[in-house]
Amino acid sequence: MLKVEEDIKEKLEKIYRILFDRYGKQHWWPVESREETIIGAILTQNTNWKNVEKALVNLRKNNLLDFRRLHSINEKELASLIRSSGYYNQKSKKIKNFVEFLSKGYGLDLDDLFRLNVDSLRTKLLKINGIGKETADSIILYAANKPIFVVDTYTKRIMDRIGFKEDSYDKLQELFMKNLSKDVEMFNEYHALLVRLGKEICKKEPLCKECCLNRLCCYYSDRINKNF
DNA sequence: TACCAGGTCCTCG
DNA sequence: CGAGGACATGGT
Repeated sequence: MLKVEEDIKEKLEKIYRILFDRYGKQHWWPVESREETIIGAILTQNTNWKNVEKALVNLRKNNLLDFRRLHSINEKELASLIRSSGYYNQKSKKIKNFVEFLSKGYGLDLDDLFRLNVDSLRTKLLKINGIGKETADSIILYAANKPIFVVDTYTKRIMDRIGFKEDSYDKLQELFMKNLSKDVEMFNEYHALLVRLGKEICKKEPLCKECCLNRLCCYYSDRINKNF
């Protein structure tokens, strides 16, 4: 392997190690079922998880964390139950789209769908209107338990600042997938740790002095050099 | 009050 | 393609 690639691999592993040592296990995606994970993945699009939880409570109360039941409820009624998660009309439609897809191709059976390999599963999910790359990847990693690296705005911002400036979702994802072992648990934890860091430290206005990654971050070095 | 949060789709150039 | 707008609530 080329030396440069070796460096990338080491750096990505180092970042993970430092984050894990600093924050520990994150207990990411605190839900009970694959159904809930999938619905949560849609509901959390550009939305605070707290708002999503309220919606999930509503759905659970109505036994609607179940695709068979979701299939029979009407879109308007579903929208009213997930109101707290924002964009509720769109999200209601998106959930129905997923359920419709699952019904048509797989008789509402997740096991059937998840038998596909990662690539074909991703391709199929992306054809559903309302399921974009991050949502598809979240479903694959957190519901299907298959190894894929989830990229989100935190991931982009953090990696951008550290010095891995990839210009697209797929390239950034490739960076992780090519250089790390395809380990579901680790991908899960890595993503969760990046989100933790993004929320608490690497915000729009970053708190670089408190950041456990600042010694290996380009953005931080630049600021130091400018005598910030 | 204004801004932000675990995106995606559509439209236009 | 890529930028820009629409979608919407709840918390600070």
